[in-house]
Amino acid sequence: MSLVWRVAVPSPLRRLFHYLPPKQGATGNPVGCRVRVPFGSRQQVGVVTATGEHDGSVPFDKLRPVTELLDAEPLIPADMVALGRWAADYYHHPPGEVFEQLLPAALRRPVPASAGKRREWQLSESGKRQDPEKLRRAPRQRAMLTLLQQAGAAVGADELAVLGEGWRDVARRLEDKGLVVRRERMAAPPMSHGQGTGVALNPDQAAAVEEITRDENRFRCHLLEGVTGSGKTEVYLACIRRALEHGRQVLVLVPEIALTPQLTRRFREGLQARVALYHSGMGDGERRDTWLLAREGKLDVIIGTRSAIFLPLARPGLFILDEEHDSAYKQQEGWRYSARDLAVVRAREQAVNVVLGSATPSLESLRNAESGRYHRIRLPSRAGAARPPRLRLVDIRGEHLDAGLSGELLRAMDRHLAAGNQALLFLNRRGYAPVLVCHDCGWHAECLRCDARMTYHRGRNSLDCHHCGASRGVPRACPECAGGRLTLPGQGTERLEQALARRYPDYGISRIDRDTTRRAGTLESLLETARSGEARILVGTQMLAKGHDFPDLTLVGLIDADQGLMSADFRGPERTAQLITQVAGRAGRGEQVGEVLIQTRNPEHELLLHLIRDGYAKFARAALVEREQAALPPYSHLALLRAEAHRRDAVRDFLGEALDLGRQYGEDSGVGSAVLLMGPVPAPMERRAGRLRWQLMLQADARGPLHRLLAQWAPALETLKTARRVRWSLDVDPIELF
DNA sequence: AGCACGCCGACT
DNA sequence: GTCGGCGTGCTC
Repeated sequence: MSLVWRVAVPSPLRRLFHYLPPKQGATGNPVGCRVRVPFGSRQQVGVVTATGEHDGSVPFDKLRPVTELLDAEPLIPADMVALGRWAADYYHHPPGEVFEQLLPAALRRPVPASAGKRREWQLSESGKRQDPEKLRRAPRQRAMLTLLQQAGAAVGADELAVLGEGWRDVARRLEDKGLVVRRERMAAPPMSHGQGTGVALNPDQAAAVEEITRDENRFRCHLLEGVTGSGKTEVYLACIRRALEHGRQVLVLVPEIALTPQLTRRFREGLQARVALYHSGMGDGERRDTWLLAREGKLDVIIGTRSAIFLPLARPGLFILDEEHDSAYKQQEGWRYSARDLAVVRAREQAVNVVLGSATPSLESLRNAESGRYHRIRLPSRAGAARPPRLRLVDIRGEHLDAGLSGELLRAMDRHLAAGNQALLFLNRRGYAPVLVCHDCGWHAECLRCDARMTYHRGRNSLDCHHCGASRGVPRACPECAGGRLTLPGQGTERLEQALARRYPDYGISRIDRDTTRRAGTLESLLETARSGEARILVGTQMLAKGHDFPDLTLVGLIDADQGLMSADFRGPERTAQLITQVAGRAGRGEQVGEVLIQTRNPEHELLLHLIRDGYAKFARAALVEREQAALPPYSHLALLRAEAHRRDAVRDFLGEALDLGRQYGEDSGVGSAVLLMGPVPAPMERRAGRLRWQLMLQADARGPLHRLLAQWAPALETLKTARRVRWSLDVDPIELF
């Protein structure tokens, strides 16, 4: 009877590896500890997930002893080990890779788990008095100064990282000017500040808080459905304060930290607690320290992105997921987990409440609310005096457009701008024009490595592929027919901005998209120009759709609603409805009623009519009926096997064998008819970055048969020879069909 | 994924 | 005669 440790070793293999305890004998329970183990010809750092008797599943003489126990105490607490094991099982993903994700990168190496020294930055006396407008020529320095003045205390690298790459250089400039001083502290909880009490809640908000906090020691999932401006954040804050009063920690997940600087600020200002951030823009050291502090219970509130769902908590009390419908919660490479689904599983495991908040909940969550699995809470009206915006379709069929702008939209802009308000124009396509076309022969500029057209960018004067990042110069003449008449039909935000600048030379314009915000911290400063009223016209992509408040914004124009109406993906309508509703929600936050104009060539389109007449909730109900009739999620369950390679036959050979295997397992286990295998088919864009991508879809009415099949199938795929010639991955509950 | 082992072409 | 190409097998 020999004791073995079952270790998750980083490798693409879907199994645990068994080791004998280390020679120097270990005392205590090693589960959750990191170990150094021999793995083939090298040493790897793994995590002990269980201990047990040697069960003969591997011959005894193959077992080797653990080289070194790296942690005297379990680094990953038992509840998180349980979550990791569950997740590896559910996603049919290699446990070694899953447990790697449970650790911050700095602790994946054989180093002691201890925190380092941290730098922080604060204003000097002159910095506190400095008017940020003095730095208007240096927008990044101005943004940092503004951030520090609003923080009113020393700020760590985790928060300054929000300003984007290169923020350290900006800090150095401010130090040189004597406005900022840098100092060092031992990694310790950040200072508490802010007010512990919030504003008075309206009855809906108060009822929501009451519901959510009624039973603090029991798992319940609350779907908080609140229209834009209904005051979800106040509800979050009130619930967090309750949890803090009971000495509990709160984890808040947001889709993207950089897009929600306002939310972070409101949490800081509204709580008397040790608040920290956790996101991918932070350095490895910061992440490690925050991870360790959360684990030791030395932080009270952590606001983080997707990966923050893996933060261990000493005394978990509440999980909050803002904008739960956002696809950023789904990891789109490697281990394709859903942070939202894991949050719910984790909350159940740890017997705490979880709140999923959104103005436009996902159909999955709405279905769970209807079936009673989730508890639905509505905030039906906007807080304070604000009233919902008026939505209207603008039929642009046969109309002459100036850079995509209809006469009606332009007249509305004139009106709103003359009244001293702001206008937002939404176009989900960056660049100047989406394609370069030869007027004579019809040739168009295509990416050499993708099945896609290249976008013309005027600022860079280049043709760029938005799928692989390739960039090249603009030809003088058509490469096909040598004709010189190359045209640029269609519009992107760059052209839209240019057209608006011509028409409205006296108003400031801010364009907000990935191109204008690529350079560090410019999002913050661009948003600042919008909030301060310096910019009266805002142009942008979906970056503008997320939770930013502009009090003087009364007009929203959607330049091309048709873009979203023709998607191959069954989730297309849902995503479009969410996007339109979110963008529309930007209009009319203060006393003023907002106006939303939606340009379309399909004014009879059912989705649009639904949204205009009845709003998102009714749209969602109708969409659920359609999903049920078509047996699509959430009324069925999907898994996707993706494969890509440079050679098409490699991909098809692999997926062909995979299909045979899948059929065989389906029949063997008697679930053949319960799980439908479809494909292989090429991805909607077959070639991307020089790789050919195909997929095989699995659909089942119930999770049970699907997962039984996957449990046999996934390990078998690993052993296929054809698998070596492709890159493949399994996506359980896919949301993007490539 | 790495890494080692193994069997066939162009080099000192 | 060897260095090295990547096919194949293995990792407790």
